[in-house]
Amino acid sequence: MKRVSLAKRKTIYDLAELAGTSASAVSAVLNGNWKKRRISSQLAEKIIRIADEQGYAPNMQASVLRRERSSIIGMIVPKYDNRYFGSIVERFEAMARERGLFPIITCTRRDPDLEMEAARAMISYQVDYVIATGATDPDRITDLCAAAGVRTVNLDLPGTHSPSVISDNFQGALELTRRVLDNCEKELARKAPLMFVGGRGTDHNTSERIRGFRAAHHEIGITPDENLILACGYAPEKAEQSLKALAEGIGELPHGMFVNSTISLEGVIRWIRRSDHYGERKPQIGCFDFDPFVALLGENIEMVRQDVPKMLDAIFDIIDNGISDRHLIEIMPIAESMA
Amino acid sequence: MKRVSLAKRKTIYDLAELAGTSASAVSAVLNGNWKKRRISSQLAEKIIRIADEQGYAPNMQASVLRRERSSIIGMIVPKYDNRYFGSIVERFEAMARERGLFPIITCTRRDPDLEMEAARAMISYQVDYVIATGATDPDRITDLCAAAGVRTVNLDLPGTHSPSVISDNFQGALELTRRVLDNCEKELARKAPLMFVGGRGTDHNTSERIRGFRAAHHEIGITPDENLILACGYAPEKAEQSLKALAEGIGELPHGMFVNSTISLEGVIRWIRRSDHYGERKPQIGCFDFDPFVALLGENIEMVRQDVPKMLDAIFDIIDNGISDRHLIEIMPIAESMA
DNA sequence: TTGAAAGCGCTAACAG
DNA sequence: CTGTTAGCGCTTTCAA
Repeated sequence: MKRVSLAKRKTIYDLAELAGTSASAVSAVLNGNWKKRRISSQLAEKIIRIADEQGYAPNMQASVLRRERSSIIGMIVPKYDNRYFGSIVERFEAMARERGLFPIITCTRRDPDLEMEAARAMISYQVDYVIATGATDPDRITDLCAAAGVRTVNLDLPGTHSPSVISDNFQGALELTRRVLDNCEKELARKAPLMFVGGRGTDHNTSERIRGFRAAHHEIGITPDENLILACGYAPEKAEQSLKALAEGIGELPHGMFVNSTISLEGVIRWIRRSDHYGERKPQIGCFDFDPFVALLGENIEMVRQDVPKMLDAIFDIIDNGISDRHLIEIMPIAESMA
Repeated sequence: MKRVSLAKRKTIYDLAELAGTSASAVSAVLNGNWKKRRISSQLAEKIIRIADEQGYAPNMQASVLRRERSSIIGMIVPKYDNRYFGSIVERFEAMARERGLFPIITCTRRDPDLEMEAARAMISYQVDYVIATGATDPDRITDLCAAAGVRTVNLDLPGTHSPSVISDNFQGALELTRRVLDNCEKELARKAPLMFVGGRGTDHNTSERIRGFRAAHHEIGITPDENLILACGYAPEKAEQSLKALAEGIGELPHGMFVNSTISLEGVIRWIRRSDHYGERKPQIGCFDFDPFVALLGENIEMVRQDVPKMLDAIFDIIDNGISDRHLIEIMPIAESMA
């Protein structure tokens, strides 16, 4: 059964026979290499017409097997559950296709083993490039790929063995913190330190954001309380639990907070609603990430939106130009306030 | 340069030489077919050890070229900008991998031409199956794939030329509408009809939901106003504009509404906030879709969450069992209220 | 201007 | 138990 339908698939030999020419001519025409081979435009047109009529689809496996480069490009991404990674993937796909590259994307759910396995699978499919997005261990991926002659670029989280494009986490956090401190000061009529919630203290982005968070406090001559820096992971539940535990421990929480992602913010808002810790007087919040519904929440929330288009421009700049210096490009995120 | 690194890539012939055996033995061992060939476990272990040492990665393009089936499975998806499609993709990937299938996903942004092109590309990569998710014209995709001997299944939006798995839109909308009507009646102390916002009147899902919407009204002996059914597309701006235009046209809007997706809801909420049409007395809303931030919005919102796990179970049931009846499976979505 | 032919890395039938 | 061999469909010299 299945054999029959597959057996029908036309090859360039079938087309050659129908056109009364050779497979190599068909190949050249269908790849647009026919000026180099100086095939008559008559023959070219005929071949194209026949390919069309026959519903011919090239066999990319055969093509890739024979070729030097596959024109397949892989991307590893941690999650599809937020706007940030969603827009990265969507734009990546479009930009890859614009360049005649075939994108292959794998979601690894922040699991280091899955990341490695995904990279291995991509190598087996002969990808020319791997973009490791938000990878927990980018250098291991780079090394694995390098051993197979596959280049890599890191996105969102930096590595040291290949070029990286990330947000300017320090500067972004600095400015976001300034805005929230400012909002707090206006509301309370005095300077007051904020708390920090969410992210992994071990990852580059979180530690840079904490650095920016501290710097903004120092600028106005106050020092954030180190016990109020809760790098408790990204999951909403973690943020919720941490806040609960902290509130039980120290009583009253600061009136403003820096939240490290929309994912963590989910837990934060839930806790605020459930605990009623703040009563009517909602806290001032700054969120290092953007979501359109957050903008409608009705809390006092400042956001920064990571500049995905610029980041991907930088990624493809590296790819298009074959750059492999292990440098770090930092892209400034964009300020967003509630409407 | 690049040539050098690629030239290094080990093949089964290299491994065979190192192991003092033949390529076919290596192939059999590495594919786990070595019981059928009754290769000594000694040789097998040796081959595996050497493959490991050499960092061998199989060339899937060569393998697929030779094989009958590719074990590659394609999915076409409209957008990555909401939780629903995000979770579909994430789960699809995981389930495909569980089965030893390699998933290839393409985002076509609700563009029919892109959908066809994506299907063509997938055929060229020899996919065994295509899942067309939320496709604007599923049957065209099915026909194109069928001509190449590729099976298809439709997800989220149904087609007539291949099996389809979708939400039970009628029943889901019926129950959602009942809940909102009920909330309205409690608040207003009288029965009052709702309005309907968002979606494409031409697509199956929207028209089924409208049918459910009407049925729920009829149950309690009232008739919804046909002018208040705004199937204005999915984009937030469309919803916002439609509401604005309608409010300008007829003055006061109904106190309750059925919103066809979180994407449309974004525009609805924005309009409610900006126009202040409802003042302090927020309208009762029902949203046919789920987003965790919506659950925190502080409006009176009922939601239904489409049952992605069940839908994908049904999809893989069809695939695993090679079913090709053109039937329609409808999965009941799950009720969600604000916390 | 065109065609013949070799071979990419792998699988599977067949022959030991 | 194991090796030899013939392709899968395509690209790319090379020769005409």
